[in-house]
Amino acid sequence: MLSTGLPQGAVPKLERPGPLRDRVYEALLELITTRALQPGRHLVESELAGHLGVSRQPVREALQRLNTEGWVDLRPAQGAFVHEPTEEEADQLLTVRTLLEAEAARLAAANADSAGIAALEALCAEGEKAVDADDVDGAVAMNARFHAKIMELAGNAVLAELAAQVDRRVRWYYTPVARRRGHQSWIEHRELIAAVTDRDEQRATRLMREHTEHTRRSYHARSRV
Amino acid sequence: MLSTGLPQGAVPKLERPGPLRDRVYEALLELITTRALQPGRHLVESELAGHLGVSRQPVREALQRLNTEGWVDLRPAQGAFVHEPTEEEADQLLTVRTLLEAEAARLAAANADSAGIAALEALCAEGEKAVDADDVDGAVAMNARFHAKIMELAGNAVLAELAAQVDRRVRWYYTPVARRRGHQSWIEHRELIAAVTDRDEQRATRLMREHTEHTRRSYHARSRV
DNA sequence: TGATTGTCTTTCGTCTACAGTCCACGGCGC
DNA sequence: GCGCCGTGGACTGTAGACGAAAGACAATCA
Repeated sequence: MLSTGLPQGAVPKLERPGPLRDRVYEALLELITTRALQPGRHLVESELAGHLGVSRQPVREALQRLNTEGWVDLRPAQGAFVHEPTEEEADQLLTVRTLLEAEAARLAAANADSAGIAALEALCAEGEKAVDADDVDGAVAMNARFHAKIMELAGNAVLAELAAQVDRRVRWYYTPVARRRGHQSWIEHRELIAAVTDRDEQRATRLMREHTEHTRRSYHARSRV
Repeated sequence: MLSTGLPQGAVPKLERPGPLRDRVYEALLELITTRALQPGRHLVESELAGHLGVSRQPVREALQRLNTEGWVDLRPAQGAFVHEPTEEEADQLLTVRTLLEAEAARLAAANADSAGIAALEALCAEGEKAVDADDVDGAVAMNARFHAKIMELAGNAVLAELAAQVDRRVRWYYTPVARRRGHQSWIEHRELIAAVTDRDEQRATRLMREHTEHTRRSYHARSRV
């Protein structure tokens, strides 16, 4: 038997770095979302390739994916430019985000089981703890995980994928403005959990819609300095 | 002078076909949506390249774009396979489609001007004419243009882009089943136009939701043979 | 006879090279 | 001084080539 001669649990599994293009994609997305690459900047393939230690080809493929997802604009025969967000576009993204999140809340209310609800409450508790500790980064992270969990409970993969993309871009647009709604946001999360527990689809939809609209208003209030 | 040696009117060279990858993308998408390439089929890069008369590179880029949009599955170190739709996924797509279309109807009701409404009525008239003439292809085309016009009147580019992708895939999933709801569909369109004219957002939302739900049911009824 | 292993083919992933295109800069004429 | 044209450089678009991983098949050994 083979298993006798092998250390059973500790097979290190041969970490495969995966396709280069994916790593380049994530690296570039990280650079864009962190504003290391500013909007409007010209991205030169050979430059990025040299900087990342790879050839131009994976860089090209990553850029094209970023293009289809709206992170960069690919002007023909000229190259890639980091997308420049406009007020109008940001507003449209927020509209769509509200829509998708509200539907997710409705589906979550329809489908969630007790385990899922328990998970939501656990995330909520952690989020409140982070807020109490003035851990802004932690609170933001828990907020994202909370919404992701709602999405997961909704059980609609298509919806989840669209929402993930929209969410990421919304966050990018509004990261320059500091955001911390603190306690109020988590109070609304608690109310949402209650609605989900009661399987009240309409109330869950309404609460999530109001919740994201609150966030939208607070974003707008801060972005118009 | 150079011009004397040239055939004066026949300089065909001005038409720029645009990047090759885009043409390959559209060609492949056409082949997939028309079922010339069946779901599950293994797409070999060099084969496609040879068939289309280009190099592998544009084919690769087109395949990756098709991958991010959900038309093909790209298995690492193995290649591209035409995505195989499942019942569950189709249902999720229909849910999202209903959501996006209903929101578009709401926004159209809020924003549409008289010119837009006139355009809708014109499209509706043409659609009814096609139905009366038993022109199924024409009716389907007019239906698509009607919904696209609603989307345009909504004035939300982000929403429109998402809806376009979802719509295309929904149509792909359900093209094997013959679809013709005929007159009833256009009656509902008329009702929707009335709601938009009255600027009644709630009624427009409800009508569009019911409309796409009807379509969904008729799809389901036919697909479960 | 069955499983295992070695090899072999196919295909992808990546790199390098070349041609085409666009932009900027400088010279020239007006 | 101002505008237009030609030229140079830089970058992208495309093609072709090489190395590597995965699957298939046959030969070998228990």
